[in-house]
Amino acid sequence: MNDLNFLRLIFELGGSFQNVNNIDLAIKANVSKASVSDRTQHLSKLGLVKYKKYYGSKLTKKGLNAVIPLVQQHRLLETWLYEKLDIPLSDVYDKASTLCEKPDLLLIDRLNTYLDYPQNCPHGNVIPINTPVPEFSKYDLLSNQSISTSTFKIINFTEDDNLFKILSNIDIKLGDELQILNINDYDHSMVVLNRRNNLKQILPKNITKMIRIETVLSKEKSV
Amino acid sequence: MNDLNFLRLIFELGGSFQNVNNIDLAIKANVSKASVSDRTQHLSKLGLVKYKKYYGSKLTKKGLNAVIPLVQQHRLLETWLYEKLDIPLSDVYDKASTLCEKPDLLLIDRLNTYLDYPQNCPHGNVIPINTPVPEFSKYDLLSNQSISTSTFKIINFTEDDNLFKILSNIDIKLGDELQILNINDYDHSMVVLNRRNNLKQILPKNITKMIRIETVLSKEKSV
DNA sequence: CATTTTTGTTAGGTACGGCTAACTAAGTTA
DNA sequence: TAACTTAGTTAGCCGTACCTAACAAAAATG
Repeated sequence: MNDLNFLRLIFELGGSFQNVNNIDLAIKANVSKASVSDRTQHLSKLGLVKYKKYYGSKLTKKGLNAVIPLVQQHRLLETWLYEKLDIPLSDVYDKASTLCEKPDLLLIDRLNTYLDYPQNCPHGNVIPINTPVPEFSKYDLLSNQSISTSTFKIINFTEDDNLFKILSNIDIKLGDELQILNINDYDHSMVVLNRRNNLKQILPKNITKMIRIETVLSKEKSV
Repeated sequence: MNDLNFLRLIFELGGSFQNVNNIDLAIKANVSKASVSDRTQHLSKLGLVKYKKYYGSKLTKKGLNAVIPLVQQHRLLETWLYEKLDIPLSDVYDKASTLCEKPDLLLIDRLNTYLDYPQNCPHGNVIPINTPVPEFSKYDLLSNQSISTSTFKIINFTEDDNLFKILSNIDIKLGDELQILNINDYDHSMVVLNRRNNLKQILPKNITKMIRIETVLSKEKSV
């Protein structure tokens, strides 16, 4: 994987506004933690990430400027694959990644014209330049919520085809509203009720960490 | 460049039916002749090309089977870039190449549906599987023709964006009919008359080698 | 047909992007 | 706070994909 695509992974883990740790990057890139350590130190020397040993990586202005067009192209390609070519949602991330070795400004421009300047990719993530990139706090993750009568609306997913394969099997979609019925102390898995189909599901922590939500106040409380 | 894409270059130089020499490959791949020599010997060990030292490379059955989907995907992407995204003809080869790291059968299938099973890419080359790949003899190249009153119709171009940039500047297109008025012994450049616009042009040998034609008998003779 | 030019090969080197194994720092918990 | 777990680093290694320079074979030419 080239440096720019590695920066894209950092971006996808929130590296534009927070430190990203090496283990998460290693999982995302599917390489060893040693490789990640080498890489982040290398990118730091190039001034593309701010990096302090043992404390993770965050994109610099320079790194962000370099990677934004690539993220944009990647998400436009996802939108194209999903909307025009009918590729299943669970496949679009990986396929867009192999198509996305480097950014091409003309291609980005024409994709935008063709797709009519979409604001979000099929996973719910914003397409940069078309839309400003929001800063999410870690409290927006489903994994950080607690039991309540409120519901949590799914506003996006971490870009990961594996996650999508699992979610499509258990019928959880972008926009669904979930209520947390129980949290298992032992492994932090959650029992959630999906308001759309009234199904109860157990979601392990590795899944809840990849779902970003916004709180919807319960009707009882808002009245 | 990965092995499969290197096989694609061999294919594009006619490697499915004739030996391809290392210098042509080196120019096409934009690497040194030493690298090409290493590569062809390596591909030979893998059984993907038939290769005899000093005599060039030809694809084996195995190599052909491996590369056909990649060629198909590449030419479908070219068609998409040209027809749907309005990317200039002179850019589609290189852009399709960077999008085409490896073949993806689902993507190929959906592109075919979307583009309605095109038979030719914008350069005039057939899209394999959609259409059988023809075997051209070297006599189909414009560079191998001689002065006559016959005209030669351009039926395809070697896949090369550089060629296309040059040809678009001098207004020579797929389907044009050329008559050879003169051939310069010294450098084998040709003076041709383009029947479509009645312009005379000098074409150097490196250009005439990249234009494949079919003979159109002159009207005088066919009467 | 001897010479020159073109084409191809070999040897040896570099940079990159990975790896494992051993070790160390930081964080967690009894 | 000592012990343990998790995360991160370092050292040293490997394969790939290139490179240049020197040499060798084949082809073209006077």
